Amino acid sequence: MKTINIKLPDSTVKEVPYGITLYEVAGLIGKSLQKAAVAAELNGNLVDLSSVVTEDCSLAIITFDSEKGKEVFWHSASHLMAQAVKRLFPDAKFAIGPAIENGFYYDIDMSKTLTPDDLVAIEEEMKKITEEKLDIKREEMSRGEAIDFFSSKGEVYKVEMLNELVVDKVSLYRQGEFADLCRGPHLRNTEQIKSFKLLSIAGAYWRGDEKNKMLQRIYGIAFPEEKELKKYLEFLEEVKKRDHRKLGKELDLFSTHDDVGGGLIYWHPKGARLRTILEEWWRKEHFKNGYEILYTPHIGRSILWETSGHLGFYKDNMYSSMEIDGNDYYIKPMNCPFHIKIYQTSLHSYRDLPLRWAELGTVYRYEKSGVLHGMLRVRGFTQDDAHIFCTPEQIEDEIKEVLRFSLWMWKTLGFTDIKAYLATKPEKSVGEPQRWEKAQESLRKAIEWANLKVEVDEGGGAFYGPKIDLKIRDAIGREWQMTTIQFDFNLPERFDMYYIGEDGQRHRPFMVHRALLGSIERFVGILIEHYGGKFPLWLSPVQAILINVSGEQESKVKEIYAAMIDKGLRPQMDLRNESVGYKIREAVTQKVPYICVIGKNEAESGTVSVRKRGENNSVTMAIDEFYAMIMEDMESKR
RNA sequence: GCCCACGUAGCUCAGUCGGCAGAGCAUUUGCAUGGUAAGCAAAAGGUCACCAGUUCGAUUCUGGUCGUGGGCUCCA
Repeated sequence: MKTINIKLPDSTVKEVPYGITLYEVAGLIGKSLQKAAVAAELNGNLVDLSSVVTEDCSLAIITFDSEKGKEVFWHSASHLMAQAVKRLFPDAKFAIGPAIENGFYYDIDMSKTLTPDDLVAIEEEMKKITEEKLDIKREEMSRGEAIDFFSSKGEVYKVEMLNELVVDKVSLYRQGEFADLCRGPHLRNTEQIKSFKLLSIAGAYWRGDEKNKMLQRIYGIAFPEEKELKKYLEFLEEVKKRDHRKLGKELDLFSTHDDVGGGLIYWHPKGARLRTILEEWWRKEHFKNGYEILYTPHIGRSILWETSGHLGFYKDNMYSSMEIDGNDYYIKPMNCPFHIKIYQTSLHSYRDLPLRWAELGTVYRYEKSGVLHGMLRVRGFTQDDAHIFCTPEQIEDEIKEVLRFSLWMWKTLGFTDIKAYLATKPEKSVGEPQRWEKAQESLRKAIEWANLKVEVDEGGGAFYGPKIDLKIRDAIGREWQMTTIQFDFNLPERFDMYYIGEDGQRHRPFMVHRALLGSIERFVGILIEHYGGKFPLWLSPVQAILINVSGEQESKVKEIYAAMIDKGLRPQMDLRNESVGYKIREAVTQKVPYICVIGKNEAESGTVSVRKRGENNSVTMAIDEFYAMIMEDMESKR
């Protein structure tokens, strides 16, 4: 019998009979692997397990545990959902149904508008289909045949996609009575999808274009095992619990007032305290790291925005003008033109550079009402902006320095999992190619130097310059784009900026925009979710609540309070005529780091009974010992 | 802006298949002076988002407006 050799990922070679399926090969490697297999990578190509091997090859069995495995699994789950929808609503027409980062969706065009109850019915039908154990089979046909096939079924979206494909041959996957156009690969059988849940219904435009028809999108999630689904649903609960809008209200940090304008943040005393702590720290560190700090106006005349080009390419995001003495003024969507005006108040020598000018600049940008979201998506926000003006010789060090500063800042704030995204020159761009080259080189080198994980988006930069974005991962694994370091070849040209070089000639400076936290509003929103409202002591608006047991200790509590204020700490007293239990409970729900109870015993012995956040017991210690402990937490930024 | 859902006391939410509007917490007052997650009681608190329409009667049904939430697009 003819045999062939298969090379496995661990470099071992397996000899197998000619023409067996990859599913059978998986079985030869191990029974549990066979069971967990969702697809295979054959000579580097992702294929179905039903594929047969007819020549020597390298092979990796893909399971749900890998990114690729999840994609295949969720994609098959979306087909499963589509089949169930088609059974329940025969007039449903399908658009696209891909796997996404967390699960899958399918965009569907149908006469009935779906309700949450329908999702339950669809889930039940999906369950039935998995119990029917339908084989999922790949079929190939010519593009013309496929067009005829889907036309006959009234699948207009599939036909539209087929008409745009440039290939001759397409594949389609069939399970029972259902067939869908798909590149694949897919699971072998519907029974492999053991547990799933349909999560939400949303509107989505066909091809994401608001000129097109709005389709109904169903989002779902699926797993090979029930317990994984349970874990995921618990994760969603955790996300809900940490929602900064919910915590913002519970901890009395901020509010928004749609009656007087959505997307605008009102900082309550505790939120404002947190913001003040952050900003004071931010300023101190900027001075320490070679920056100067600027303040610039909130509005500027139209001529400024014409020169900067914002009235050309950014007008849609700017609010309409206001007339002052017959001139049009615009509220600023960015700080950069103002910083440039300051640059131009004097002639700069190469000896003056680099200039690092930072500003906590509040800007206003128009955002469509539907996208506003708590503090994360607003219409008025404060950028922790800075502009660096430097010579070509300096940019490499400058970029490294910005990156180092940023990474240090994230670490201090409690974020350590960081990834870089480099976006390079797009086809349409301004600025000389050599300058782009030099800028991109400096960005690449800085990333390499910082030893960061990086993803490169070739051609993904803005027309005016390349950039690095940093994405940070929060405590529950979500990624947020925060720091951005962006070159600008446009504004120095438009404003005709220059410095005098060593040669006595005029030279164009390099200009870099950078925001480390992004915006204060958005960052605080993320900080709330990252810590779930349990801020480390140095950021906590209230660090300790002082509780008296009875009226007799009132003066003692006031004395401790005054001493802590004097040390620059942030205590709060609770002298209300309530039970100790009651006051403790409230302090716990407020997530205050330390709860101090002062009763008769403590008052007499000069101690406090300290209960640390997250602990159910309390420790009695000398007052000075407590001060020392809290000062140390403050110092070490824990 | 568009699709779907939602909008009831300061907060969290019941409820009314069309007939005087409900709870818990918070607030105020009284009693209780209390030792580590809610002491007892009373009072007060609402044009049921807004504007029309249908109806003897609308918080409830219909239409519209505004807002919120989940998405689509864009981004800090």
